[in-house]
Amino acid sequence: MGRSPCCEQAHTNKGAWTKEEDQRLLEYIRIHGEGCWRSLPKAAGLLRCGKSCRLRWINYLRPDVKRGNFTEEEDQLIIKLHSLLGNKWSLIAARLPGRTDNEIKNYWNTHIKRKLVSNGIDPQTHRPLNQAATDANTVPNTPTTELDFRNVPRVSNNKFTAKPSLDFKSNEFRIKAKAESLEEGNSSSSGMTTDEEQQQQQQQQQHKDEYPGDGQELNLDLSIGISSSGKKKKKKNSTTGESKPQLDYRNFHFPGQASICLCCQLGFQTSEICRNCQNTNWFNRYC
DNA sequence: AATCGGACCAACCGCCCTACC
DNA sequence: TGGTAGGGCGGTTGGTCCGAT
Repeated sequence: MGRSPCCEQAHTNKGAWTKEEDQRLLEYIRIHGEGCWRSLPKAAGLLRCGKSCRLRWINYLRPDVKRGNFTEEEDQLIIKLHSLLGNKWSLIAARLPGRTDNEIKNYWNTHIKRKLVSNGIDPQTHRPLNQAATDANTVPNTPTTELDFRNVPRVSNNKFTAKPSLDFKSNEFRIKAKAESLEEGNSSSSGMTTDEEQQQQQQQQQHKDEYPGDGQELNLDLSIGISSSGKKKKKKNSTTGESKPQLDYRNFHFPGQASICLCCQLGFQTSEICRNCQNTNWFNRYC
């Protein structure tokens, strides 16, 4: 059952890395470069699993790893990206130079989550907590399907709507997300009571506090290509056994906006040349 | 000074995807 | 076309630190 271990578990060290191990790994990668993690430990004289070496290198030893506290700007960017991408830590990390997915994940779980909760925001849905609770009670418990829109990362709160659609002809799953200007006074036409209006205004104020850069119109037209490969499997939750739909983010593209990266679209880059656009990861493919 | 509990974070685990044969 | 190795990802665990009592 299952895969065989990636290495001989009986002869590998576990736990914290020693300085000597770090030194060996650094020295080996300095000479031979990254890659072939499975064979690396033996070649480098390390009693470690290849995966462990990779993690150590990526999360700690890599020279471009930025250490230290997160700035307020980084905080806001993480929150924003999480509202768009969900727990896709590697994707979020790709937008924060020098930060690793593990670091961001830890920071989210220990700091930002609590901060959002204290501000009355549901960290998973990015909507006001009371509303998230209401939604949780009203959403029918339908079986999970290949394209379960409930599991698509939500695009922020009630003023930030996501409209998923499936185009079978083009084999594309499209999310149209539009952030309406919070400055527009449009609640009066909704037929809400005064109390509801006040509540919504409070929520909007919370949203402003949470997303200071959200005053402007933001129009995302994200397309996610569905892999045509028959080999693609649905990810199973290890505890519940529930399947989750897999979105192929590498096929994300931004119709009509192909020359701007997501970061720039969101207005987080103020310099003429976005630093992130210089990266070579897939997310910047269209930059 | 000792103990306890919460916060933090490095590291591990299990699963999945993709390239390759 | 199917099997497998290698690499990557998200979730979880466990050790350490530090402040409160």
